[in-house]
Amino acid sequence: MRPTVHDIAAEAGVSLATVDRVLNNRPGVRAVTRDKVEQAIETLGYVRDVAAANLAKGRTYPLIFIMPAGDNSFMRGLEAEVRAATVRSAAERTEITILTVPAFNAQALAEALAEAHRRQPAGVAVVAIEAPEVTAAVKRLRDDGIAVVTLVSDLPGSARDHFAGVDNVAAGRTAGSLMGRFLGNREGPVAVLAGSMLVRDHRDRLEGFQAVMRDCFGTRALLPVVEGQDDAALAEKLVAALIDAHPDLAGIYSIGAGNRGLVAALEKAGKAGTICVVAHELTAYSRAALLSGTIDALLNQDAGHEVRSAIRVLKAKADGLAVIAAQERIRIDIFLKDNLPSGQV
Amino acid sequence: MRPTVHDIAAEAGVSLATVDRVLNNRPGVRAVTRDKVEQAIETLGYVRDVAAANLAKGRTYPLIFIMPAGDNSFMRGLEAEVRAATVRSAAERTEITILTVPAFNAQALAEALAEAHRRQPAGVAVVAIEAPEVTAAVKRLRDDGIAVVTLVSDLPGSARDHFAGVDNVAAGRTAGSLMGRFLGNREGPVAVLAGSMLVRDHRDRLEGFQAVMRDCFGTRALLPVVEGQDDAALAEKLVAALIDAHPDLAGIYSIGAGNRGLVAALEKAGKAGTICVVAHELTAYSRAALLSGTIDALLNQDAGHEVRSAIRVLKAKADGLAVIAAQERIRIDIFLKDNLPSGQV
DNA sequence: CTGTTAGCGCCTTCAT
DNA sequence: ATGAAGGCGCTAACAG
Repeated sequence: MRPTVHDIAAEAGVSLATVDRVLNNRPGVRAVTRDKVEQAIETLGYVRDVAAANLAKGRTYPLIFIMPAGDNSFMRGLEAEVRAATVRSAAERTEITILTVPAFNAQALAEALAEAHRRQPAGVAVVAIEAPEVTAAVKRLRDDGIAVVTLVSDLPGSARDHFAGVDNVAAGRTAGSLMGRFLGNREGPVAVLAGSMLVRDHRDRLEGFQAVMRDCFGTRALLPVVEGQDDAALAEKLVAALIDAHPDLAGIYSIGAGNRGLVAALEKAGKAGTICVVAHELTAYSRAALLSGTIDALLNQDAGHEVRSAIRVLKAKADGLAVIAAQERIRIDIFLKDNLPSGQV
Repeated sequence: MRPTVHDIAAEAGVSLATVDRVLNNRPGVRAVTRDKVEQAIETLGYVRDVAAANLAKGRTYPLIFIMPAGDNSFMRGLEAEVRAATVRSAAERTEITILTVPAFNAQALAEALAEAHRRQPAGVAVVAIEAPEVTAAVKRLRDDGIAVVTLVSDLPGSARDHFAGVDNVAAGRTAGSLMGRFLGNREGPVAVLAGSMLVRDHRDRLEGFQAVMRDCFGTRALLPVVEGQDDAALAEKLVAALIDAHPDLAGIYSIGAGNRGLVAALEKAGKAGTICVVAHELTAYSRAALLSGTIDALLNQDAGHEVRSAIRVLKAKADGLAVIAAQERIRIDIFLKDNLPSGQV
């Protein structure tokens, strides 16, 4: 039988309350007494039963998730994962609220953060936009003791506690590697379609992609980046224009969302399967395009993992606990049509 | 505040004990009373607090893991993950024992399963070998109400409750896709180095690989499979012979372990970076080879995920609960040198 | 500074 | 067939 607080109390010759004070390093214990208790903990090899502790505490964690609105499939999937987490709220002692804001609008995001602040949650998860007013709003939350985690897109240099998302520079590098190797010695330039340079994840991916193309496939021409605002209609127009302007276009790297438009443009131009396409995020559309051969490779971040990690970290930070970084790392999944998980999505 | 057993008891006008009987559908409750309680559960929207239930029950789960001995890095990493899980035993109410058996030895494995049976655990996780005596031993465990999960390598057609591992046919297909595309129109045959055709995972990978090479890259010659018994020294000898016999060898697909030997042979022959290599499992050796360019792509199964999933499933099955298949799916990770997680391993 | 006492939500004898 | 009472391991008032 593993030792309990009672055993420690007996071993150390003190009361339960004192043991509890030491365990939760609360004040009001003489150093000598503390030592005795810690000694007992050590010799008995005590480890606290977290479930029992939570039961006794009855603590809950009000959490707020802020994410962009719009028809971006990835973001809607992310929201679905947050909703799935609210279902588990009972077991996890969380109370999750979702706030949606217009995409790529720093002002609106800052206001949502202020609104979240008013509600006094234990923590806030936010899909960030890099802008001074957002950074400032995050700082105010942290100054008030509210934990903040950035989700999917980071806000480096801010006061946020943690970033729950992938290494987007590595993602861009991987995209570059696949593009370069898949193209081999085939002729023609490569285009890049991003969502917006306002968000850090897109900027990071671009940086990684350009670095690999430059360092490893230096002879390949890279066209200037075009920004589709993660909007399918705009993306379609832009890609159609690219195909038109560059009949020998060999590849397209799609950094953000709007893959529906990208695919439509390729198909209408009769270039599906001819131009090598590397894109991001597994959605119903991108899955179909991968299977049909219009998209050659898909880099994905698992929204479910990100949401669950964000919740774990927010709870830990709210309790002032450290997190094990390695355990919270989100991986970049690479999907070819051959290793696509059969599941839904 | 969510409702508790007390609320149900009050609402139904019965005692706590009766509510408990209904909740755990134990006998000794009149149908009318049962109905009243179920009605109350329904109207109050009660969901039981599993943590509290476990605390009260004090139930633990004795589990046995059976895995191959030897210097196979992947298997040692797997064992390390099991050991890591034993550390979490306290919180998870598990008591894990590890049994190691000689690799690729069906007789020894069957005996280990019998030994596990004698110890009467709640569940057994086993890295399987496909053989009648193993299938029979698994059946005896199941017939005795002990949950069985195959780990890494499956035993299809047996009575096992679940397989905690990747879709190895898909893994083989992915390897084929990458090999074919990376080689492009470069000349030369492709060799396959397996561990043993006795284990299902190797057979499945081979099947997937051959299918894609045949269907999508039909002009590429495939050499007959050689078996290295997951042994580095033997693998080195075999690969050296292959290189010798086929000066124009374009690619090698390494299905199993022994990558150390593979890499050594390539380096000694001065073929490192020239022959396209796709291999499995991220270990200290394969990581180094990927970074140096000797290995071009690495398919990986996350041993930690597999072990944790196996434990979750064993506990659930031991309690007679269903598992959510989608949640327990283990993914195939693809690593290029650009998306290698920076961590240890 | 330290100890006593009463729960958290659930399960389990033991009576009735 | 049903109920009362005590306890799982921990925390949180409230006393002293």
